[in-house]
Amino acid sequence: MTNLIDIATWNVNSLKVRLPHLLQWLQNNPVDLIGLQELKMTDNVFPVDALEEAGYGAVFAGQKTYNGVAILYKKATMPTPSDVTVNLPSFPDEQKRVIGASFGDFRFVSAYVVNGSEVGSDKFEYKKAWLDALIADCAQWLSSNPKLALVGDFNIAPDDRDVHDPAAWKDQVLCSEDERSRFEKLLSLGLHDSFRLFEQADKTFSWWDYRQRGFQKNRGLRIDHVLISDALKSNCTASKIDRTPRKWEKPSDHAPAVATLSI
DNA sequence: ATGGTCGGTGTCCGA
Repeated sequence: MTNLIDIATWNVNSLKVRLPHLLQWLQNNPVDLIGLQELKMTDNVFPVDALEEAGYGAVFAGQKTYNGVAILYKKATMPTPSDVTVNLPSFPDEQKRVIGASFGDFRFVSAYVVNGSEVGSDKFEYKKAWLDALIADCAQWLSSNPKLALVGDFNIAPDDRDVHDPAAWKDQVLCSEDERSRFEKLLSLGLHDSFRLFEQADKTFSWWDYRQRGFQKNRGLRIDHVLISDALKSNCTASKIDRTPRKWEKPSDHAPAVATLSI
C-alpha cells in the first residue's frame, strides 16, 4: 500500500516568535511531515498543545538559545513515529542539530547543518567534520532504511544556480568547494536533491539575509533542501520552495521547501 | 556608505 504525502522543511529561526507563522502556513499547506530547525528553545516550552490543536504531533530536541530541531507529523494521516533518534551517532555533540523518526518503513530526518561562519574559521572546521560525520551516518541509515528523506537547513548552496551573485559568493562560506564537495558526496550515497528533479524558475532561493533588504532584492541562496533516497526518486512528483511566508510581518529569514511523494 | 538585521533569559554572539 502506498500513501501520497507532502514533506517539508523550514528553518523557523525561533519557534517561539514564529509559531503564529508556522500555524498559519500549516493551515494553508497541511503537509504530512515537516522538519523544523533553529527552534531556539528548551523542550519544556515546546508548543505541544498549540500544534496538537492544529492536528500535528511532534518529536523534538531543543536547547537553550541556539539550534534545536523537530519533526511534526499530521496525526490524521501519519502513524505514530518510532525509533526517534537525536544527533549523529558518530559525532557526540552538545548542539541539538538532528532528529530522525520512522513512520512505518519511511525514515524522516530533520537536520540543521553547522553554518560555519567563515571559510577557515574554527566554526568552519567544525562544519567540515560535522558534514563528514553526517555522510558516514547517512550511509548507515540508507542501508537500514532504503526509504529515507533527509531534509533541513544544509547551509550549503549546491551550485551557482542556487546563488543570487555567484561571483560575489565564490569560495565564501555556504558556497565553497569544501562544502559543495561534501554535499555531492552525500548525494553520491544514493540521495537526490528533489528540487532539481523538476523544472524550476531561475533565481529560486530559500534564504535571504535580513540585512540590506535582501528579500526585496531577491539576494538569496538556496540552502534548504529536501533530499530523497533512490527508492523514492521515481515516487516524487513535485518539489518547490514557498516564499510566501517570507513576505509576512516578522518573517523567518528562511522559506519552507516542500516535496510530494508516495511512500 | 566597509554598515546594514534579526533572536536570544542577550547589553555580545551567532546567523
